[in-house]
Amino acid sequence: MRGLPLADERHQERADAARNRMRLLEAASRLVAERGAEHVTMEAVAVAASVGKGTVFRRFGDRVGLMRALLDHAEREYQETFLSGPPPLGPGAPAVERLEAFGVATLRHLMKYTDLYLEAEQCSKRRYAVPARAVRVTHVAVLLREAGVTGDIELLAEALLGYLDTALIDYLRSERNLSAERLEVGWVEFVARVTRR
Amino acid sequence: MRGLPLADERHQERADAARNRMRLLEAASRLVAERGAEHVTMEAVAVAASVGKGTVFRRFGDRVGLMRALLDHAEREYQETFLSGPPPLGPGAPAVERLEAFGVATLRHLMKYTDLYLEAEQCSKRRYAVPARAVRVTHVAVLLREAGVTGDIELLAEALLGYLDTALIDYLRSERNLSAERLEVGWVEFVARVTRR
DNA sequence: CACATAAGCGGACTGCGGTCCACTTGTGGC
DNA sequence: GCCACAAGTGGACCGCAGTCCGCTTATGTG
Repeated sequence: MRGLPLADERHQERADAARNRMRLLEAASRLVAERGAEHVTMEAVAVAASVGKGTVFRRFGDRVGLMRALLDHAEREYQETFLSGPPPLGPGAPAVERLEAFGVATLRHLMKYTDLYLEAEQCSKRRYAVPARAVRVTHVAVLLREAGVTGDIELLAEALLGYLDTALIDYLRSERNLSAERLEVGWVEFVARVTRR
Repeated sequence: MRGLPLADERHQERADAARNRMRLLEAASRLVAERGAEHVTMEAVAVAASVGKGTVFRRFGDRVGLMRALLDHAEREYQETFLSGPPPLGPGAPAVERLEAFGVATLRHLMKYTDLYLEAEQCSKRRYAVPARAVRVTHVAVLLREAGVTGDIELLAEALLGYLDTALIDYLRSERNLSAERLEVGWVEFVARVTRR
């Protein structure tokens, strides 16, 4: 059980290691762009980056870790929009409006990176116990409280986030042919129902 | 793209095939009982049933199919309780009460077969496009309508079902240490909020 | 600059899910 | 009972995720 060397652990990472991380991320993102995330094998990434297969796993732990790393940048930007960006997404607007905007923004964000998210959420167990999700749950919980909602806020936040699941959204869109608009309106309605006092 | 020979397709299944299906299901359920679903390999099942590996796949399509087949009996019983069983779960009680009972029953059902469901829902894509889920969504939608809820019922039903996701429940219980009672109360509260007019 | 050593590397290897296909066998028609 | 043939079988085989471990190299210390 050794710690995975993460990019932001500042206690130094050897220069060659850092270089390989960059090469791998570049190679991976290129391959994902040209064949789609699900058709990219770990070995292909290794080869494209002129690096041994073991190195890929050493740097990113596993396939899911690599996909997450690819999403990292976009995820950060997205998080900033609702944590510290301008209203109505960021602080400043009334809680319910922020909640509405949050869902819509999340839907768009997920739809933009669907295949990467699907790959990054592969394994049932690890879909939930993940920082990105924790951030969203907390955010929703805070807004619910701010909106004066009473009861088991923590659980209610989890329930709301159920609507914003990548695989669900993808299924509703591609299997059931629901439009993005309908999903967005659905979220706003949903929030209205839940926050209604 | 050929049709998978399902147990209930009455247009005959050869005697030996039926026998092998039984042997496989027995072997699989024994192995799952003794080592847990996640430690059962397809090959082990084949060996335990004294059958070739190819036969396992021919009968059940893939690992997910086998797990679903194992769940089939329990799933049917569970479905019957809310489709045609006695109130408040079955028909006869007011819609909102049935909805509350449905969630509680579902939580208990999922908690009872957690590891099997986790295996059976492995792949993101196929978690949603599945008969069992469709039945639940429809049921919830019908009850919502009956309860006089207006708006995009279909979508609202999907949103409610997000709460009843095996992996979510498992995460909340084992990772966040929420008690079964709290989850059940949470459902009832959630339903109350959503159906409140 | 030389050295010690921890960090990194890479590719052979393992295990598993899933496919393939040449061979066997049950079945319904005669 | 026999025959034709669709249905079924099984195990060799494939591709990929992930591990292992002996070798290499960057680094900071004297």
